[in-house]
Amino acid sequence: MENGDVDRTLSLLWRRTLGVPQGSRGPKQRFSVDEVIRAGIAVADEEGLPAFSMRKVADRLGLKLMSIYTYVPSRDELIGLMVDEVMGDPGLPPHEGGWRERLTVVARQMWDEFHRHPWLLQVEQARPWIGPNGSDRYEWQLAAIDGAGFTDLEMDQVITLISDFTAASARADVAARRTAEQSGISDAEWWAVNAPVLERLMPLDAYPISGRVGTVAGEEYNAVRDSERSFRFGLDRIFDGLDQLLGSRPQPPQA
Amino acid sequence: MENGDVDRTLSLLWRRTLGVPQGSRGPKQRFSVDEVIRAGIAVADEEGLPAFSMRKVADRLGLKLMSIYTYVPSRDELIGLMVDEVMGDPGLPPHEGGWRERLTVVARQMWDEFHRHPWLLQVEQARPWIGPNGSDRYEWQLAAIDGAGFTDLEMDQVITLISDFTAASARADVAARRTAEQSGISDAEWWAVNAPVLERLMPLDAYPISGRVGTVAGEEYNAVRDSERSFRFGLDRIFDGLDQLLGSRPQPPQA
DNA sequence: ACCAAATACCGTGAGGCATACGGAGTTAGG
DNA sequence: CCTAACTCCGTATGCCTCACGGTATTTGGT
Repeated sequence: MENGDVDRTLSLLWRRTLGVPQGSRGPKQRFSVDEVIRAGIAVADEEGLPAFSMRKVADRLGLKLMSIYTYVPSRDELIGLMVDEVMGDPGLPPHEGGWRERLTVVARQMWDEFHRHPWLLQVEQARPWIGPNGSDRYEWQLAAIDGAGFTDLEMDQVITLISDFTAASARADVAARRTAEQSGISDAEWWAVNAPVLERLMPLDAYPISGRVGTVAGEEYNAVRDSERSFRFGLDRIFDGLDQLLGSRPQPPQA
Repeated sequence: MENGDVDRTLSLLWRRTLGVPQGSRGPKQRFSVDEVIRAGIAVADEEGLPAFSMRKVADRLGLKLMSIYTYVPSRDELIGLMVDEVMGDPGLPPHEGGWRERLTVVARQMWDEFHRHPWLLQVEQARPWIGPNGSDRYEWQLAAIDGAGFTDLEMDQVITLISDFTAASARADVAARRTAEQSGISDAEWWAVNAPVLERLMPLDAYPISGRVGTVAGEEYNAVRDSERSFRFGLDRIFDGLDQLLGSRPQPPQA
């Protein structure tokens, strides 16, 4: 990663505050970087990241493959730009209520976003690019718990905790949905095919607890797993834990 | 996914209890499925999942590309087999102490495993294959909190919570390490290159909290982020939350 | 008014990937 | 001892990213 590359990428990310550095000579570009990014998002939304290709982005715009590279230096950069772009979509509503309510909003925003753009979960960021929308959001997330009584260090850790857990839950949920949809096989049908084979394979007495828990969970969920419910369960536990942490120290002036 | 495929894959996963169904005619295979799986794990350990290819597995064994397909039906199946294989490595030590200690061991085992085999985090399971080692581990994980006072439903949710959070934390940590190593650029150097550009781009007063928190975190961590520490912080909060849940109900006979 | 520099767009090709298919050689059951 | 069944592999198809160089277009400078 060269210094110039850093400049190039950051310039693209912050293009709105920086302006697009159009040279004046030569033909104008038929599209804008934003249109390329939006086309990329559309492709990724529809087909997922593994099937996301530069050719499809080009096709969608009516360009030929290699022209995309005049807008964006590489596939990875384009994906980085797409990530920051979608982070700007939902807006950052003003915080209301106590930190518990606020953190719920923070988590729910991420959860929804992962469901709107499941490919976000498949992005492997080499080094996280610091873009305007990501920065704004981080500031907004921190603001949700500012003054609640956490130390500065803890504030970062709390946001990390919520983000990490939400991402992992969403990952499980999205994976389950995608599989059900694209394979055309529901959980129930999948079990119908697998269960008899597994019953033959798995020594019955080797899994007493899994058997008990799995049966109860299956009946309760009407599915192998209810990710939404697990998400809420986890979030509630985490909030209780944070409560405990705050309760163990002198209260801040105003909650 | 046809019925026969299910059989084929499950047969491979449970090959130890089932025996490898060798037809008797024709030349014997030069290797075993296990050797292919181990070769695959070696490749993935060294190069990561994106660079993992059937050709490299073949090369490592001294076979030609297409011969691999006589052992294993496809790349995805091979990866599934690799996943269950590594889950058998660390063994399942007998549980000791209270549920807090036990869950710490459960989480730590996963954390370590994700660091030993970072490609586990990149695996996109379509439908999770139920293999022997995965099943054993799930049973062992449930056993860690059996009798602690959780309902059966909660037991599943607790293990999901710990697993999800651990995976997400490990993902962040592994990503940070990988980037630092393979780009040859340390966090400090990365900041040295990016900071001046960002200072020019980011309106200073737009990020008051991020600025304050980021500075404190940076000094405390000696890095942009200390994933290990965030992991422990999150785990402690989660345990406190679970404690709260258990405290709010009649105690079980024996803790 | 005209030329040359700068730029967008695109054709081609190199090198990578998974995997379908069919052929050649090998082994053992009948 | 023949032939079915099996392993191994060469080849081909159809994807992918991206480097490179060619051509057409636009405009600043003269």
